[in-house]
Amino acid sequence: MNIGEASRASGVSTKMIRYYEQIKLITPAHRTESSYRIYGDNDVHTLQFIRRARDLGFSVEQMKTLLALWRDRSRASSDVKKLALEHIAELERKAAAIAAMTKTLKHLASHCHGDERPDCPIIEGFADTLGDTDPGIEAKFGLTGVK
Amino acid sequence: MNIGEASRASGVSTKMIRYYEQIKLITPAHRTESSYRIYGDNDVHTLQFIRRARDLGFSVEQMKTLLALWRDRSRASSDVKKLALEHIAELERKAAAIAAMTKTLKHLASHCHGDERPDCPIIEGFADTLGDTDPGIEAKFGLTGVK
DNA sequence: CTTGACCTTCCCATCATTGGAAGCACTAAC
DNA sequence: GTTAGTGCTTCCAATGATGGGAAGGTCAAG
Repeated sequence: MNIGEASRASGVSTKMIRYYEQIKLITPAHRTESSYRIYGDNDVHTLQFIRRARDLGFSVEQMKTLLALWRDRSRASSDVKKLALEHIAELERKAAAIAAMTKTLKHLASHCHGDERPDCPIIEGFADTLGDTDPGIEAKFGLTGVK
Repeated sequence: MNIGEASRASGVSTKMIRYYEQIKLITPAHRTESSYRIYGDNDVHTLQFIRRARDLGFSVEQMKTLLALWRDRSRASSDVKKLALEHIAELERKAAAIAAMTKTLKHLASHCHGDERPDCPIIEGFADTLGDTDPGIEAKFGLTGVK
């Protein structure tokens, strides 16, 4: 199976498969004589594992750990659970940051007529002290962009 | 006021102030004879505006629009509200994606003993079909990393 | 033997932000 | 007046995960 087929089978783009190989998340694929990467069912299985972990928001670093735990048949389930719980906590932290932003914005928006008149509490809220020059939401949550 | 003071007064790092100038989010600061940037109260006010918008998760592009709207005294409040509501929708989309991840992970974690034994439903959930090879959470929500 | 789809590597862009290096400017103390 | 320390300048690079694209080699079908 070449990289395109492996991509389709796993749901990981060819770009990312090569990238994951480069950063050593996965072992270098075997090659044909003409340097084409070849993948077997095991490789696809690993890629699927990666895709699922990625879809759950794990970082590449975390995925490295997860893959190691996956392959280590003698690992303690508590090791995996610990990582998962930490990640859940991280996700909840982000959710709280987003909720705080949403709440503030909704509050501002609810006071805005939204008509042709120029006065707008939203933009005034940005311009005037909206909580003063305190650490700010992003500092409280360690987030700034929450992409 | 030099850039360091403006930074302290606004809560925007000096690095970012220079960056915002470079990408034309703000107008180039006046300079002293020795090329030091000088800022006045108006500039600090603008920087505070930027910081608040940023803390609410607006992108630089959106902030450009917001700043233009802020300065345009004849804008319609509906223009501002529209932008705010779009951003709220975006935030809620991200929140939903995070909630979906959290839910799945919590479900998996709840079935994991978390002891010294190796069997772990979490990692098995990653390895085995956890919803099959469908578009996946990130595709459903247009997210992959949700930083 | 050509065509088109695929593969290879390499470099660049994204977004917002931080870090650092090299060099110049200012301030305070001696 | 020199020196130490801090702060400013510009420039370049890295982050993390991903996509885009160019230039060139390979493969299968017609």
